[in-house]
Amino acid sequence: MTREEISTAPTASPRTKAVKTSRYRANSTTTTCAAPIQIPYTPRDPRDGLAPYIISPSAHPPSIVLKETPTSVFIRDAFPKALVHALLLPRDPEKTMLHPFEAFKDEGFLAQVRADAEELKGLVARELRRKICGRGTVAGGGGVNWGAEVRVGVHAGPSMNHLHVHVISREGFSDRVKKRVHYSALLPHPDPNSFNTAFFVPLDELPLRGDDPRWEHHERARLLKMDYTCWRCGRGFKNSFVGIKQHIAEEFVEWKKALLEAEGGGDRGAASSQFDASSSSV
Amino acid sequence: MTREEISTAPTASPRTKAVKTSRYRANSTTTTCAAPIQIPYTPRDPRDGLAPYIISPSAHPPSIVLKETPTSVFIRDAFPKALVHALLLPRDPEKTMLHPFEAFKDEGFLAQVRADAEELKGLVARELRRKICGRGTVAGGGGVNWGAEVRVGVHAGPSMNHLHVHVISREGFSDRVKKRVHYSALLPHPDPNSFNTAFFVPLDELPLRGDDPRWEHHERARLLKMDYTCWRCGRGFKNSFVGIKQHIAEEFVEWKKALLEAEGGGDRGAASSQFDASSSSV
DNA sequence: GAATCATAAC
DNA sequence: GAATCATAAC
Repeated sequence: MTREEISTAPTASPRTKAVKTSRYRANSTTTTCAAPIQIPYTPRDPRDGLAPYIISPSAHPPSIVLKETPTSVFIRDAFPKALVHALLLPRDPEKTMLHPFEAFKDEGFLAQVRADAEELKGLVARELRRKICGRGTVAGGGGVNWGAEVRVGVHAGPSMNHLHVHVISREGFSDRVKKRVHYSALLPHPDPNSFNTAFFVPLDELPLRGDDPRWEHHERARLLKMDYTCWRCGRGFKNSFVGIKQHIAEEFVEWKKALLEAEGGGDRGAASSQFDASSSSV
Repeated sequence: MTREEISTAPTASPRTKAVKTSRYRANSTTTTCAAPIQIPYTPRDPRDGLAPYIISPSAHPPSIVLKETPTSVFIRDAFPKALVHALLLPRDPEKTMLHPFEAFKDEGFLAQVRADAEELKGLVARELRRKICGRGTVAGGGGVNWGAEVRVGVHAGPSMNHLHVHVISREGFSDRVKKRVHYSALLPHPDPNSFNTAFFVPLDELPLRGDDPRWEHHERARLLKMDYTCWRCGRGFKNSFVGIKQHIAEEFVEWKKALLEAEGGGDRGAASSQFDASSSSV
């Protein structure tokens, strides 16, 4: 959120752009040796925390790096903001330091990332199904389109320096959701007057139109401060973080239940928990 | 935690003490009419939030006020710091504004509160069993001493003005546990060198000896800043709130499982939740 | 970005 | 006491 405003002017060639952008920091340690991938990266800077996965995916355990493709690295988000939350990291060193709105002006690049994102979306959808229905084979199951429960997109104002695409289950239930921006950045803002006005920008809505207000820092800041609304029922919670958080927990239970029933299977009552029961006698 | 240090000097008679103590505030609205119970109470002061339950228990729904006895009111804690968390509010107007260490110098009063606390402990233990084992009758159940999972005591430095005793399940798992003092105030500090050095003081350890360091504000402040340790396994977490919080969540699962098994019954797999599964494939 | 700590205003 | 907001230091 503290990243500087990016220019909306047409960019120079990607290679020169990477060093001209405000996102290229003076103290970055661009290596000049023949390393496989050269990207700006300051090891101690937490905003550069995604770089190691791009530079050397194989240095990380498979529990974190889910897969490498020729063009992308798939990882788990270290602080998942939903039941399943993965990131797609494009490997292209010409793109990795660009703001997503800039990077995805390149329609060829966008098409490639979309293809990779489809693959990651499949993995995330499968994991989501497993978490909700359990590992067992579901006799007569398959009634749910699990991909429809997964959102794919970028933040209008990313806080991590390297280009990444979120692939995340849409319920937003996680104990890592601790403050306003965590909801604001991931949940859509139902707004009858303006369809696209959300901080989370689906990959399908890119490239962003030149006149989209989200090019402006001011509009992005505004989106992060809007009243909370529930992604599922649209109910509003004004400025109450505790209120929306409690409600999201309740919707989580209902959402799981509905999916489990719709799937037509499930094992061992995986989604039930007595702890969630609302009534009690003491 | 911001309450002033209380005097350790012998108190005057209880009736005069109530107005001499530093806890009696100048703007309190002690009623002078023939109201059933007269206690200092400023309606808008959040630290006086327990007073309404003492003054008029019947004005509150049974979901909040669990029971009245001639000497106490039992309520649910509005911000439970564990699976089950109730409060015992002594009704005696001569005691309600005293610090618990002062109030429980009176051994007759202490004996009465202990008797009431035993009753509330039974209710809490029953509710705990229900939450972990479910509502159904448990064939062959009864292997667990549920009362042993419930702690009864006071805070060395209460933040609410009216005398109250916590009756709380000991696992400390709740989404209302959000900061250091929430753990520090409720979890014991396993300390091989000093048995009683905890901010939570069991009713069984009262009256406090005159030389107990917890009479001093300095010692109470120290207890709230000690490193985190797990109530169940004793593992230490230094100053990491997130670390202890995550661990407590894991111990919660194990604790439930162990109790459910020990009870020798349980229904509908009440304590299981696929969401708690540790491994995953994406 | 996470996490600890401090601070109004209730 | 809860809750929102702001702020270092990583």
